[in-house]
Amino acid sequence: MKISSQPPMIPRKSKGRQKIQMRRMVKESNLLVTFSKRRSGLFKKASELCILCGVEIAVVVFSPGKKVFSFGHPSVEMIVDRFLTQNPPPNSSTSQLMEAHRNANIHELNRQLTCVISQLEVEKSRSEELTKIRKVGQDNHWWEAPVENLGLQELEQLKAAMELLKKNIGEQTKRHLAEAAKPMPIVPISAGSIGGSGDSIDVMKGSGLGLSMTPHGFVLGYAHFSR
Amino acid sequence: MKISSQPPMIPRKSKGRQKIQMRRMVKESNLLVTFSKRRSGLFKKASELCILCGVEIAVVVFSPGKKVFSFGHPSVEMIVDRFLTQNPPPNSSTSQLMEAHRNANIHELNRQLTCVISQLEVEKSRSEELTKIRKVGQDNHWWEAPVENLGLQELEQLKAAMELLKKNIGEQTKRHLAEAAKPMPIVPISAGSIGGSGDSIDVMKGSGLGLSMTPHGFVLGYAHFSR
DNA sequence: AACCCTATATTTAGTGA
DNA sequence: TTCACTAAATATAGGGT
Repeated sequence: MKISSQPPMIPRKSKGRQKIQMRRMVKESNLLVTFSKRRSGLFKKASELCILCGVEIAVVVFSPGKKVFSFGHPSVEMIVDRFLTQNPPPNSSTSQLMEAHRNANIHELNRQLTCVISQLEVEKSRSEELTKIRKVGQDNHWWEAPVENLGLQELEQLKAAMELLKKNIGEQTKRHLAEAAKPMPIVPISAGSIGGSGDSIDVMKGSGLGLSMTPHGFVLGYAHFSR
Repeated sequence: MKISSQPPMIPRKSKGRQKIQMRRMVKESNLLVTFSKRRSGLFKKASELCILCGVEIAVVVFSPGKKVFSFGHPSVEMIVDRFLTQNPPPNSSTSQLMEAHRNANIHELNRQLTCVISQLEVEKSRSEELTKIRKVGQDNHWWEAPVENLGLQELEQLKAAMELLKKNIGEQTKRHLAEAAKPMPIVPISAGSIGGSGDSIDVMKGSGLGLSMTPHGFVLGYAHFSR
């Protein structure tokens, strides 16, 4: 009867939820599992927001395997249609050139912002390491991290720079307004309204709110999927 | 981490988070606040899913006030395009627009994405360059030059975003001042959406991935993925 | 992959400023 | 409408099945 040296087979409970770095997961197997779990969680959150606040939401996710998963109330198509209607889809025979130009600008802006955020993201990583070493704060926001590392003086400088930039942009804006006053045709595209699509599956949840899921056999029950 | 030097004798007791029925909230004030919080939470979850699993996601939400809020990586339009493409296109007029839109944009977006990814790589391997970004007052500003190329709408959005950032930095500065005498300056602040007249910009907190704004759905995706 | 389990990590309802 | 705080409610990482 050995009772002493054998670790009881059950005392080793799980370590519970572990904190993870906010970067792309390395282990593919973990990634897949996490994707599944979090996708479910995301959809659940979306549906709760729908129900609690009576608003309309669409979520579209492409899995690592390139499959689409979507959630939409009343339907993804409907939300998307409305979204596109409100944001003039950049296509019109009349304003194609203008739109192209605008697109280029948008992309340029997007590129810049993305660039900056990437930089800040890196900053955050570095900050995290320092932070870890010094056993201080956690829970930084991307822009907060670097700011935390700035000295007071630098902060003042940055702030001043921001004001200058703001002013510059304000002037630019006026200039653009002046130009726009000229023959700049902004053509709002009105997309024909799409009726509901016929191939979504409607799942009724307790409250009677219809949650429609897209093809591919994914069904949202309040937290349950089946294929 | 607590920084306030509040005397420990405050009897304040919050009942903490209460369980709520999963049905439309009755009190309009609560509903609004909950909508804000949960929308942020939803976007954050979406961005985390993006980062952790390197997948593409689009979320579109219509607020109780019918305003649109969106999150997308690489962009809502892109995801939506793809979604509509591989799903039974319900309406031809819309899909025509979509296709034209796609053709016009994919190339650009692709270029943008590639650019962003390579820049990210550069940033990663040359973190010392980040120092330059900090010393805003010294070098040329990355933003000044390209501002000339921005369109009106983009300028206004950028301006709004900058103002928000400026405000946040201003607060940080104040806090630094206030905390100057204290040992630990970790202050979790959050960027909220500036609502009010017409526009709202929502800088995601936490993971720092998505930038989403209304009403024209300008979306900033984060470029960190490989497959 | 989908569940079960457990111990944590996060989120958020309610409240007051 | 935003901000901070607290405590309870949830979501989930990691490990099994």
